[in-house]
Amino acid sequence: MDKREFKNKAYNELAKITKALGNPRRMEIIDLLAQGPFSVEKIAEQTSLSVANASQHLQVLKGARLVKISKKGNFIYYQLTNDKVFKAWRALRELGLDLNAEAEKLVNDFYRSGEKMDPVSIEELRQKISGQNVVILDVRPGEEYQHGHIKEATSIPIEDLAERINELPKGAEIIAYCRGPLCVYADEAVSLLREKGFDAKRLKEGYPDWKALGLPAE
Amino acid sequence: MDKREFKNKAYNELAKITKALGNPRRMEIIDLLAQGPFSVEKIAEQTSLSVANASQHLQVLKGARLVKISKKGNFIYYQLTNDKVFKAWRALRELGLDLNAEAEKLVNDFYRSGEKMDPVSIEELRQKISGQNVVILDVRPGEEYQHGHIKEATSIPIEDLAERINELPKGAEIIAYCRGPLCVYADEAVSLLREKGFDAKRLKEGYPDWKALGLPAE
DNA sequence: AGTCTATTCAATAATTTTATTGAATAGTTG
DNA sequence: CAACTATTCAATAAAATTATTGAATAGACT
Repeated sequence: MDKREFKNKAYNELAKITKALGNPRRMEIIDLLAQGPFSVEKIAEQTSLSVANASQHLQVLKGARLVKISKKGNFIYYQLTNDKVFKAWRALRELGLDLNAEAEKLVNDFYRSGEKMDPVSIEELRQKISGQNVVILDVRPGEEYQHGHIKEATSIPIEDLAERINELPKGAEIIAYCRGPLCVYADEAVSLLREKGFDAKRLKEGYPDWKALGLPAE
Repeated sequence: MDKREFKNKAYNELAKITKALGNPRRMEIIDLLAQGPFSVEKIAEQTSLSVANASQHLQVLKGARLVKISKKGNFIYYQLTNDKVFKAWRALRELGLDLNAEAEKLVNDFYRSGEKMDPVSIEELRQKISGQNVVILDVRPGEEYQHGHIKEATSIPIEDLAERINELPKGAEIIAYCRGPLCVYADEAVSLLREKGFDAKRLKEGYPDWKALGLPAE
């Protein structure tokens, strides 16, 4: 094997993995799977894909070894192979938001429709925790909360927030979080909370980012 | 704009960037540009592409804002937009080497057949520097060395190594490095050095990795 | 101005990727 | 065993990507 042949093989391998990531639907699937394992049907539902199409995308991801499966009853659950997959995805996400003014503007426009949302960074949240009285609010679906969440976070899925909103204290500062910077559940929560007179902000990042930093989780 | 529309736009933007990275030739170009700026012709030469083809790939990278240009005389020099590009590339590289560990091992065993190469990690090199007598050998082309190199490294491009090998001390341990883990210059250097009776190993990573860690460079 | 040259563009054909549709599979449940 | 169901497969057509070729451009020199 000569030098060029070796290089071709090496870069082809890397490109195969990157190509598997380089599709909007599959990016969204990775983002979702960072929360924990999901069945094909759930994945299809969450990403607005047909089941067959979701399955095909999952085959591509599996072929690139980015995801692995486990079976339970009649279901097949997909999950990320390891946390390096999330780290690579996060690096691309950061790069994307950094490079692409358009994407960033898009996110901000969405966030700021109405009032200023002032997302709080993970570092800021950590400081808030150690000082003032803060409620950390997880607004993801219940199963995702159960699969792992920020330590001492309260779970009220965004769907139930309207009717359960009086479980939250008016005095405290409420920091809502969800799946990640591209997830809008936390924005919806902040909107609703502020309408009802709460002091609320969203966490800019999501639970997987918190966990990847090795911060306290449950 | 509804939720789904927002998600589509956001993930499309990210996928556009990832797609631009997800091609073997462009991966190699990014790896090369991590060393510093290069003209189109040089890039084509180093990656065994036709000039027109290299140019097209560079247009794709430029369209995704992964690279930027600067003009000097008749030449256009391409370079990475910022070091987040390198970091994302590195995350993908690590992921790739991790997911393909076994296949990669086979490739390496085949290519580096014969003796054990025992690549040294950056951390190990740092420890070696503070203690024993070690020569750090940069075997990349001269221009790349001049554009930035590990502090106190000696430059002998791989092309000149055979005839300049006696400039190196027999007593010291020689650590050769080049562009990165996928670059074979350092392997060739170690092979040659060991043949001539030197105590030589390669650095697993390359100069860009060293620099990205904020370690002493010149 | 005219020449030179590094780079880009445009046209192409071959290949790959994608979403859709409907059928097939495999494993569980009654 | 039969019925059920979550998932995958297979076939298709539309769209995108790729390398090649040769021409065009634009900027720097004489």
